[in-house]
Amino acid sequence: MHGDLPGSPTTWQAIRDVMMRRIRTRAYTPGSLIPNEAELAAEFGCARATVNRALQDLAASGFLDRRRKAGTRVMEAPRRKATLDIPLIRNEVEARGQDYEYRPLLREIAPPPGPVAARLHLSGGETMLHVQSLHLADGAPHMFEDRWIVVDTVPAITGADLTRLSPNEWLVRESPYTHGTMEFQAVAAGAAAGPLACAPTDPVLSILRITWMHEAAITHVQEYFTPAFRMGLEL
Amino acid sequence: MHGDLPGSPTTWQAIRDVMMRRIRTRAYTPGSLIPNEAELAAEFGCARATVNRALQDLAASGFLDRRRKAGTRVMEAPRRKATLDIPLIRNEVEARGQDYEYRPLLREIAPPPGPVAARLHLSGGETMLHVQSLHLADGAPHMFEDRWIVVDTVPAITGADLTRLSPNEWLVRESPYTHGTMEFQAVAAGAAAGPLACAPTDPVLSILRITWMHEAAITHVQEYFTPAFRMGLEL
DNA sequence: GAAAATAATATGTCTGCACATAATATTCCT
DNA sequence: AGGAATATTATGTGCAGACATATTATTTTC
Repeated sequence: MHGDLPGSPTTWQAIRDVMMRRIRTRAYTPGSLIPNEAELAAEFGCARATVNRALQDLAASGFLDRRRKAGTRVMEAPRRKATLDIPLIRNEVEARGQDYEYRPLLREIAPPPGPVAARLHLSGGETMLHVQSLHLADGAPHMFEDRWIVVDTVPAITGADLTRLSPNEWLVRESPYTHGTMEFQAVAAGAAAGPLACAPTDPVLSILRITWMHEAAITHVQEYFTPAFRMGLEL
Repeated sequence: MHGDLPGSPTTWQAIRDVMMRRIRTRAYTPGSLIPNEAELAAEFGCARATVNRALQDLAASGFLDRRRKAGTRVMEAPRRKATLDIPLIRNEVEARGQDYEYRPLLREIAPPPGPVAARLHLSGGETMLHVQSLHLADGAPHMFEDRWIVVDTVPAITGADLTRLSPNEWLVRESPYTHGTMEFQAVAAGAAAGPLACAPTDPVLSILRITWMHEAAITHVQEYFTPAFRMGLEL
């Protein structure tokens, strides 16, 4: 039951990779106990701490379930975690080798509409900055953004020059957030049809994002992507 | 510059949390260098290895950028990684406290249509198992699934009883995969309208998933969620 | 026989030390 | 001055040992 590591260096990453392969190839079957740290350390010829580091990494990624005394077992249904990174639109577009352009469409101070106020836990009487803008890739509409920003939480936003920098880029730089939520859904383009240059009934991918600084809401953005857009990720 | 840890235990997680707070509150500003490991270890009154473990974790999460000799700096634009976990539909439905039901609609052996063959790098002459099924939550249609399985890669699938177990659950249990891709898009319900009990023109969220065992394709699934469905995640 | 105390076990983590590695700064030579 | 060799520095990682902690198994007690 040896022969897995010819002359390999015993780094914790190497051990993690070997263990990962054993899980994927079902040398260790889902739900089963794997050898304990001491045994693996003996097998790999390294210290227990090294094995520990490797197994912790796999547990953090959701492939192993570890409990003291109970031992380490392979997750039954590997809670597949896809790490979806949310780049700035600019970076996303430029990463594809396309030209990025940002075009502000609207900027006004207004009270929030009911649904927005509700989701941000606001009374509705607050002063908010309402911004609509279009992001283009190689000159073609790529994403239309409808954003509400809570001025009380981010007072500096009123003085920001949003004619060249998108509000998202400004917020990322200037305003940290403690947590947030995101929702994907498919909707008819509706009011976004104009900016996106598509039919109002075309299905478009929409992302609703809300961020918070502790209990204070920062912003509420609804993004509408062009109909052809697909958001891809690796497993 | 002290007073951050009153009588706290110096575990690497505690240190990570303190550092995370400093990053979020901009005590350490984006792009700036943070104190080196030895200095932090002195501040927290612990060993350098403990600080190292904490900083490694933050670097893995994308908040810090570490380079030998150059030191550790706060990431400019924290490449926000949302961890989207992809549960089995059954678990997802049951987690919401709803009743889950699976209903097989079609099962046939057939050659793959052009687009499917192309995405799976097949010639088109292969034997494939084609399965369509509906997943229900509290009796209402929740997701319609159109799946093609490469029989050569997973021969055992032909003998599987897919009348009660969904092909996804069977594959998760019986067939490991090395990698895969996933794509979100908004489409008109079209042929999925019947099973989902909606209009063919209704926009629905669709996920295309393809998994591989090394170079051999395993399966190609197109999932169509009910129009009201929103896929939510935390930031 | 059931409940409580005790032991055993596997993981969790810290420490102090050593050496490796990458990147930068400095010195030295021509 | 220019370039090569060398030193310095911060992180990366390993090791052995120790103790902490959670959980299960066993034994004792009533």
